[in-house]
Amino acid sequence: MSHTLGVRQAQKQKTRRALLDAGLRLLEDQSLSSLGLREVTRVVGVAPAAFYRHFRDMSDLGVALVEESLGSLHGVVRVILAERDGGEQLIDATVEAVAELVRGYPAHIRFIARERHGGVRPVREAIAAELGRFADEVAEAFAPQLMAEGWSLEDVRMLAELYVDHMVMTATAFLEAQPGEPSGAQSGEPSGARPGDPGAGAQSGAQPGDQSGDQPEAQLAQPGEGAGDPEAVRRVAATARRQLLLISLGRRHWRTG
Amino acid sequence: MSHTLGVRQAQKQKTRRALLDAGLRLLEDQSLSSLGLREVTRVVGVAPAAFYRHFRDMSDLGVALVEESLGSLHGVVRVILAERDGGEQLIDATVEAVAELVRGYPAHIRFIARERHGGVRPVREAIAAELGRFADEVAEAFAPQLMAEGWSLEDVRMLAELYVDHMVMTATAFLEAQPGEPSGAQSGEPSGARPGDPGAGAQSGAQPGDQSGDQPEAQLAQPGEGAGDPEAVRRVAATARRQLLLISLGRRHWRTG
DNA sequence: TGTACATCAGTGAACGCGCGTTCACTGATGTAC
DNA sequence: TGTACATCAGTGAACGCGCGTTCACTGATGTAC
Repeated sequence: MSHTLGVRQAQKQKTRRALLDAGLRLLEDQSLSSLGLREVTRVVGVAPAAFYRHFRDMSDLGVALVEESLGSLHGVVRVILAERDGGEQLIDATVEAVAELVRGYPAHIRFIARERHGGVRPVREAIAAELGRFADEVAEAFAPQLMAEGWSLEDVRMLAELYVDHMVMTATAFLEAQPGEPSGAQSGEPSGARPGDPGAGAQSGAQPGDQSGDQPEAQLAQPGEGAGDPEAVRRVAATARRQLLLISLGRRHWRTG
Repeated sequence: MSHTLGVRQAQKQKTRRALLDAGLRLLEDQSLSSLGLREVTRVVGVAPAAFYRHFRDMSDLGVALVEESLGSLHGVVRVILAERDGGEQLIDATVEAVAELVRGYPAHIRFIARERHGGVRPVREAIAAELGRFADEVAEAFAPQLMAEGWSLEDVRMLAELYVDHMVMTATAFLEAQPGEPSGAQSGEPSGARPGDPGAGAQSGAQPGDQSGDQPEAQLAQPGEGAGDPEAVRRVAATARRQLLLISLGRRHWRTG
């Protein structure tokens, strides 16, 4: 079953990864519609024509980056939502998960924020589709409890969208709190890591137990390491928490109050 | 005092306007970082070099568009907030104002949504500054009542930011509900209209009195006119209203329970 | 009002440059026998 | 295991093209007298 890829296939995948990583890196300072094919291949160190062995054009690469950035978030959502009720614990876990995601994969998150309303339609549509599926999952998780309380399906969906939009807002606020380049651009290790790699984004920092990952993991209060202005980061987290608290207050009084 | 501009100055202003309008139009389908100087001057019908008489580069033009798109929103906010209490009337007025803004100036709103996290730093910063000032105004309007109820200044600001972010979200949702080109690109009249022109965006449709504008105005339930999918627009409005209702429920129970 | 000179918005030609795409190719990897 | 052929990821040269920027210029507008 688990046969190794042929040498040829493996080499091809490696080049593809290198193209995606180079693209993602270059997209930290510009948007997709101004990113050049030659720019990407130059960083990777292959001939421009090699690009076409992997992607039809830059927007094709962009769509692949969307899937990579958001496609693996679904499991993460389930983990966060399933194991908690709707109280402050959920809020803390959510904000912490977003913070960790931004800390671990700033380039991916920046890419999504930038291209969500960017100039490349297929990428915009791919992001909208992923976020829509994301909202579906949140709605599905909330539905049992809320509908028992008399909520309509429409209202559940409305609340789910509010949560998702708020999470995206919070993520971009975190991004702005920790500026672009930490210190020396990007070096070797992290360029291969991607959202959905085991353990990333699902932990909530101070939680006991379930430290199941087998690779080193960014810790919460780790200063230096390009964390931007740590005070600003804390302020963003505090604001996000209180906003979620206010929303969940509204939620509790929606039909009853 | 009100001396007419010299013929030369007037002509220069006209070209500048044409450059801004052409830029805005071209930015409906692409982002600023991929918009070319020659592209803009070609649409206007002047030599490429003429561009430099008005802007240092494209990001300079972008910053001018930001000011034009958002700089005049402040008065609008004051009008909406000042004359209503915090109830459903305010919510309806807010959603209607956003809808009207998007209907009247889709290109401006799209530009802001696209470049808010776009690849051109000066433009990003200009947008952030304007939205920050916007949040200041909202906070200022809310402060008296809320602080009398025991809110901290920080919490007032937190709520103001939530409202502003939600308005931006709502605006982009409206945009997505009414697709790009209405019918025949843009024709003569509307290209000169800009947010903040008298009467635009401040009225709330069914409100009596205060019809103070002196030029024709986009009406609420005016079908056709490139309104995209009217059903989708209504759905966006309904969702936005219920989300604001939920937020204002949370607001009412913030300190009291 | 008329004249002489200054200003400056817009011109048009020129420049060097990097772009996306094409193409026949090379040579390592894969496969059939 | 060895041989002959097929596949195909990556090469490197070439192409035509539109880009941003520069420059000396033109001619209408503005100003001083």
